Amino acid sequence: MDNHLPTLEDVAERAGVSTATVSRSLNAPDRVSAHTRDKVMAAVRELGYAPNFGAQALAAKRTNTFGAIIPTMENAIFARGLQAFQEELSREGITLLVASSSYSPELEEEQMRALVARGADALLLIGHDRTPECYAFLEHRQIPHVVAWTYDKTRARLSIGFDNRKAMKALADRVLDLGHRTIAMISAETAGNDRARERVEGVKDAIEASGLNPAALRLVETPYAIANGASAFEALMQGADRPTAVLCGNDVLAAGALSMARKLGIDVPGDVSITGFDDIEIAEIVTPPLTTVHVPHREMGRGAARLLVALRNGEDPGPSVELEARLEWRETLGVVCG
Amino acid sequence: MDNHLPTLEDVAERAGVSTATVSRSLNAPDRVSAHTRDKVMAAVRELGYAPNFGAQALAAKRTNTFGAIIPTMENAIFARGLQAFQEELSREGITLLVASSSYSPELEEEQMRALVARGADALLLIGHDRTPECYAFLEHRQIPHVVAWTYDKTRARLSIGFDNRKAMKALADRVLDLGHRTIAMISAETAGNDRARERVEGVKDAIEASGLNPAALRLVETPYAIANGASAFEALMQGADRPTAVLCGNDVLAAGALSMARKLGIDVPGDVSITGFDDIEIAEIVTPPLTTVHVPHREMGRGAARLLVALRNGEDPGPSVELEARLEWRETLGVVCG
DNA sequence: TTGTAGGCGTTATCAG
DNA sequence: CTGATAACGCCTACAA
Repeated sequence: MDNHLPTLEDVAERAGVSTATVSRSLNAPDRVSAHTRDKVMAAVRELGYAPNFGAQALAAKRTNTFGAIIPTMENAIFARGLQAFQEELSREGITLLVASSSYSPELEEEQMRALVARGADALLLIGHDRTPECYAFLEHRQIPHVVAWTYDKTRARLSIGFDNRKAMKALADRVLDLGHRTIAMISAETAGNDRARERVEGVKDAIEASGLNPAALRLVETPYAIANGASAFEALMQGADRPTAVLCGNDVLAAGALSMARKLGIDVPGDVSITGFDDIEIAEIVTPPLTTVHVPHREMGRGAARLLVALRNGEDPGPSVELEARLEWRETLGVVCG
Repeated sequence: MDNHLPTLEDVAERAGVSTATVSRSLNAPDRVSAHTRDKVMAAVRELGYAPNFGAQALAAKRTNTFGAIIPTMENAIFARGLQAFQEELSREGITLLVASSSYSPELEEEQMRALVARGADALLLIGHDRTPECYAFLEHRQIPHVVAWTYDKTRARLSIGFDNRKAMKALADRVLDLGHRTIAMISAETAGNDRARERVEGVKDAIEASGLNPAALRLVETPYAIANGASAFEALMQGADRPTAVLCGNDVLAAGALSMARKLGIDVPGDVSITGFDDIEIAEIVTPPLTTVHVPHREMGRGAARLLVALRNGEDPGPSVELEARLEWRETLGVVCG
């Protein structure tokens, strides 16, 4: 059996009109008389017609597909924001393609090319750090794009997010207020990750503002994983001069630290305070619930979608938008012990 | 500036050959002389040429793109499997498009159409339950597809996964062995979700096998979310005849139950045992660590990719494959109290 | 081994 | 409001 899928022409023939009219009925219904439109739609339904994407893309030079490149799909940091992004896009009839760069700059470029080759009209990017090649590619192909998960007024590129440094400083201020003086930080790797870097700077800002020496901050960098948070915490607790507070660059590392504390019989926040960042789901269900920085995931996703749609449509998206991240006070942060 | 992207023709001109030769150099290098190929490749590089996806798809009737429709991106159940799926595909030069149906049958059909319209050559589907329209569409368009996350020998459709019912029965057997007699279950909604349903049946199987009445199982169904697991657990603990064991259909619900137990001052597993299913990351970091069923996520993803590639290539993928899910013994399951 | 030319299914321009 | 018709960029017989 010759499985010939119905084409525009088949529909046109069946409806007794031209292919142009069918196309218009589908894409610009108001430019066609109601009567004709009904005839066409009926034919479409009877034939089970669906447009051929390749042909459509070829002719229209537009795919109605956006791409997003996120550092990882393996945990939930980007999930909620992405969900909101996608919901907003689907409202516009746009399909979302997602690719993961696994926190690798080289891979990011590759994924970028893949998405664009697949016809992505616009891209959602996470953070400002990426290779010059990536930016050159975006420039060269004139790909509309927006940077999310960070807001940095010093950068010209269109972005939507929050000020990671400021948010982390606010948290650290609070920690210092509580009397903590020996502070450690477990951060995601800062190379190629401006968000992680900004958070570290935020902690240093707070330390400095309180009159202490920021160089005294004990900092350990480790890749993004629960197990790594655990071993980093263990290492930190090894030394003689134990910190009374361990600030983590994100909730995943904090969850690892917390589980290690439990394993070591260290009471949180009795013996040591632990904080996270992001406020993803695990922050709530961990024991005790994690004090962290709440990030406006959904708002960010939705806003990014709107900016990108405007860009793609050649409209003025307006300036970058700064969202607020706020302290989510739960139970792992307490006054300094002893 | 007229941003004209280089086309095959531009490359051909530059290399001093025909477009056909350029195309061949790219897609079938061995059908071209080494000398010519080098010339062409040089031109490709100099011009920064990249094929136009739409045109390619239109002409070749193949996109080298597979699609996956998962019920949700909001939590990690499918993340690990999908990651493995995608890694295997990229080894074959295939790009993965992911769409989420939000556990809605209607949306699934829509996403299916979108992915196929976008040129997906083949689809990864989760579970057997879906509307007749979905299956009709797959049949009609002859879309290669494979069902994952479940194995059911009674179904003809190609699938890869584990026997949800058997796995859950094994867990429940263990619970009964431990002396539990008043058992409750918190399940994801079973309508349109064969995996959830099978898990419930598995528990009933075990109860029946132990000589008790499966109708006595106290069952509460609720959508997939931590908060729902918590409130379901609270409701269950309300009544007079408290269960001594609460089996949850997945780790997310179990995590919710666990956190509620803590809030209510109910000791786990001292007062009541709680179990999960899936063995996602949170199962390990929750307090106490969750006894659950370990699912072979990566193996499933990789296997699904291989089946699908074979199908798409017109090769014989062989029969459906059954993987093993095994009990992951941790701390939330104990002998019956009192 | 290489080139020629027709066709893939839509959109968009321009008359009517 | 509708209908021809020319792109769109690439692939692939078929011929040379």
